[in-house]
Amino acid sequence: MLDIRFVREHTDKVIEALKKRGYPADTIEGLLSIEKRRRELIRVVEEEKQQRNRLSQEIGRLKKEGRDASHLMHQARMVSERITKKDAELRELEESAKKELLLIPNIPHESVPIGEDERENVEVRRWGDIPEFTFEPKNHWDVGESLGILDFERAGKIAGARFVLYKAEGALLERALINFMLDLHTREHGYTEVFPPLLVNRDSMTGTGQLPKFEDDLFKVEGERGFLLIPTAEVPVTNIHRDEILNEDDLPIYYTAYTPCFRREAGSYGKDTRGLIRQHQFNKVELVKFVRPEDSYDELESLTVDAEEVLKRLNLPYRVVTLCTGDLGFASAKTYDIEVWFPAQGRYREISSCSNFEDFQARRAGIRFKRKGKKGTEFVHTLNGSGLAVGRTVAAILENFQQEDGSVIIPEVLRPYMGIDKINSKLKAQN
RNA sequence: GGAGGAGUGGCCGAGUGGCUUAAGGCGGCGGUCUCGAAAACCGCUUCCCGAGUAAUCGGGACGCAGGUUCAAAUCCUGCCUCCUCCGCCA
Repeated sequence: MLDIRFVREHTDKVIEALKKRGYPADTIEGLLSIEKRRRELIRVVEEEKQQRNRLSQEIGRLKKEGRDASHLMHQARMVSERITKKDAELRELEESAKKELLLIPNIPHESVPIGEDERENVEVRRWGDIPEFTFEPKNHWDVGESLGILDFERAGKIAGARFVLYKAEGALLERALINFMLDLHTREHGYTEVFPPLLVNRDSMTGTGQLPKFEDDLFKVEGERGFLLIPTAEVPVTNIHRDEILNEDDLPIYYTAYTPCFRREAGSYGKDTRGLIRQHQFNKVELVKFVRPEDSYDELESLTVDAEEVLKRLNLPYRVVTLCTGDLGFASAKTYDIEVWFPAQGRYREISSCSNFEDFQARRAGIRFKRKGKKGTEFVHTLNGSGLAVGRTVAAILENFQQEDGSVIIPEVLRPYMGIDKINSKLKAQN
């Protein structure tokens, strides 16, 4: 959420920034006219409240002295009635201003390249050697199915399309990756592990920006409580500190969380219909930071490096791209995508998305901090990134480390977690 | 699911309609004292909104949402959360 004061004081800047995202500017004008009426009404209603307070005080004094106050009481009732009416009007204005404000995306950072869509994202670096194959590399789902470690057919029977059943070494690989990632981030990168609720309320979804705009992307649980399944651990973990005032000394706060994630994937029919890339349920290890505003861009760099380190240790080739203004997520001011190499597709594909939201989420969620020796509060900056999406990491391992005989070599760092160095058909699970 | 009890500033805690401008304490910050520290003493210390360059002024917030009243932390209704006991349960 943008600061309404910033919007009215720097209107041109806001409109220009949003234009870069392809966001229509006319809603800003509507918002500002509501805001203008809101402030006028506040002035009027507060004057009347002051009058009511004075009258009430006077009534109290007269009554204590045992004198008649009915004349003043009548007068006060009239004022109160006016206040009730205007307060309701004011509440309506505030609600519609908030409603508009919640739908306006964040302003891109000045370093973000201007562009329309993902074709104009800018590559910033590459790491690792793209593997050369003496045979035609197979898709990860073919590798997985013939090893008997991924079963899409039965998952379809159990749940439906876009689900997978991991079996034997497949399930083991998934679990090993989760543990490896969490261990790396907690032991070497200084993150605190948390395991949050997977169902959240609407306030939490609004705090991080999924609501009200992206309701269609979310799974809902039937019932009067209105729970929503998390599409990412970003939601529950960022909301850990919702409506809190932190001390400057508490910052920065780093959390890492493994959670399953649930996404409707509405509107992506026909995209990645096979394989692990786009599932309704997938595992992810997430990194979340709460930092001081002046540190947030350095923190974005180190967050991205922390996520990249997972791929380096797994020896998976990747590149990092800066998302252009047109491809930037709703809440983000700047995002780096990390893309891992998929040999069968012959291209890099997203495996992590690392974003600085500046104070956009903090303002929605009321996450503030107090500076030492200073009055008042400021919003923290929040960041998060995948470190990494686990299913896609499995897919990348299966594709990059597949052998001609159909087996898959396990990256060395995972061997202590798995107790094997290779998945091959001899170990193939029972069918 | 049933029966009770409770939610007040960073924390503890007083407050049953107007002497509350939310007491008092703890913690924190600054000062006096001291070689330095502790102790003691003095002062400052919730947040949000509006107006103002500012000092400041005004309004609002006592779990949340309504209501009664000239006036609500206080009374009424609904909801949420936590605690205790009973029942059920991985």
